[in-house]
Amino acid sequence: MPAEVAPDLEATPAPGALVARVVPDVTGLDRQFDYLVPDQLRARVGLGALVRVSLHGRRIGGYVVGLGPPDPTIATDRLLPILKVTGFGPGQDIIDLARWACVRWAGPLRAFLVSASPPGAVVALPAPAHGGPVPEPTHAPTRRLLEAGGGVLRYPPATDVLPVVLAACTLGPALVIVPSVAQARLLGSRLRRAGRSVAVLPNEWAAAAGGVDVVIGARAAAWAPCARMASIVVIDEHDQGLQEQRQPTWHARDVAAERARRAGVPVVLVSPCPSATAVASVPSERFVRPSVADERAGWPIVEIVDRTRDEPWQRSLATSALIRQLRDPSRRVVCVLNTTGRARLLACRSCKALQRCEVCEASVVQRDDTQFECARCAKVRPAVCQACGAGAFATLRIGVTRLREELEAAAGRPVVTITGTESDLEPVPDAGVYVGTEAVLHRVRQADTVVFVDFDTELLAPRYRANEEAMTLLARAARLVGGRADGGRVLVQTFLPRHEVLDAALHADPGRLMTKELARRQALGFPPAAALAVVSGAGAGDFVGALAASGVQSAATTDDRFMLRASSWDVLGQAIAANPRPKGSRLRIEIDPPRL
DNA sequence: CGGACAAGCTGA
DNA sequence: CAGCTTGTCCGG
Repeated sequence: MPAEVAPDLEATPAPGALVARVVPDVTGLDRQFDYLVPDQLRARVGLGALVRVSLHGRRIGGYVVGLGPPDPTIATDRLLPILKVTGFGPGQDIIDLARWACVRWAGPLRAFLVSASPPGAVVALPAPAHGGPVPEPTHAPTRRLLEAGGGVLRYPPATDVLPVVLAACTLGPALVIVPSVAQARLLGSRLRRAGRSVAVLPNEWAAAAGGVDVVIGARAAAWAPCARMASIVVIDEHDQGLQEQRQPTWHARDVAAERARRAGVPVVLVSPCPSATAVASVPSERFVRPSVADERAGWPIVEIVDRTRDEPWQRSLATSALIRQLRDPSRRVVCVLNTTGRARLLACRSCKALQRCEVCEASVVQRDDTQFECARCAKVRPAVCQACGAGAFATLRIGVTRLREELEAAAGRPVVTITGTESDLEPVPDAGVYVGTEAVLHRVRQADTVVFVDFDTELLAPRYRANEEAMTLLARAARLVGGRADGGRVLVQTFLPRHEVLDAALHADPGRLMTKELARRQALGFPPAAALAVVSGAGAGDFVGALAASGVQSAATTDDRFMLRASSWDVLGQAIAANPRPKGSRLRIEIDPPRL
């Protein structure tokens, strides 16, 4: 090319050219690429802008995570221009938080940026909108925690959390995280009625970035913009809905805590039964619990049905205590039967094929995670769909169906089945008695009695968090039936009547469980006393072997999975991030997997 | 991820 | 050797 030819402005950057580092919005491509910022787009390409670029010949979306002069190691004539600015995206603070989360949960940056982005293009931010001053007096325990720099607030299940959020509002804009979008909408509209300006995530991302009194949403709200954020409140901190179940398995509580620390604002974790993680994260003076009287009033009466002695016919799930509740027509009764672990009838999640025995065609029973067993002829086969080869199955609740018939006969009134298979949007039919899996506790709004038909599947679940999760179920039931003043009653049928979870619920004091639980976690090396991860997939063995040098213990489990244990999440995350992945490996790394 | 391209297999 | 599958590499 003759030197006299005028350089192509896009291909040969002038001195002072601006280059954007872009994370492509493409799954499975955990890399960043540099692009030229054309002069006419300079004003609109800020950190966090969502842009369109050309990569490998195709037009893709991307996140601007860095801006600066050209990188001298990359030939400038290779740089392509940013093609278009789509709109606003996560700001500098959130990008930095996402970089931290990449190490903490061993995930690609893109996964976190997606959670932090608006659902549609945001081309302009609205002006800040604020309500009038918060009327005093506000919730004293919350104020005390906020002034102490944040902490854990134990709050009885049948108690309204609105005063907690309003108290946080007195400091300035509050970011509020709840376990579900439905709860966010509900609490959001109540806050509006209380005179606060509110942005409910994910839809009102732009308003949140513009500035409101309260930004509220489900777990992804941990990544939401919140202009001039003055505090973070996590409601029902114990709820499993706050952890992402796909990888990376980040937890909104932990993201919120780190975000608050970086922003220098207090975070308040609110729960009727705070998790071991929450309790261990604060010194005792920043753990606030209600008075014994208030806490007792906020829990319903818990009645233990001791199946080892109360019934001569111990096999039946319909105990006389349960039948008494069913036969009282003034009471709305919700019966919970969790069949997790031993499903009676299974269908493939991908192709919906019912899983049958290859020999006699009877339905198969799930024996464990890897094997099916024929209910008729006991023939065993791997837990793989015989129609399409997939390995994930939906449990069709024949157990619940049969229980429904049994209870209906005993109750003398209609009994409605609720399981997790229906859509959440479908209205729940009005009935006096419901029976279902755990989903019934989420779908029925109010009840007089909740019966855990067989609570031992929860108490004996082979997961290190089983106790915590069992307590969570009791708290949810308590919310359904209200406090003891409202006549709320929770019936628990069990062969373990002295179990410490039941003891804590009986005394309306979750602390009785947590003291023992923390000691046990310490002794056994489970979180929060240690950090755990599970690594699987091709190359997992090689990868795990190289980690031993950086203070991470590993142990092979069944199949090709490995369990990692380190002294802290930091040590674990740093070691995984620093350890090169064997080439050709397809690792699946789950940090503190929800079901371990 | 998804396309480009190379190496490997098959059939006439 | 065309036509197809399978695997590996790479993107600014």
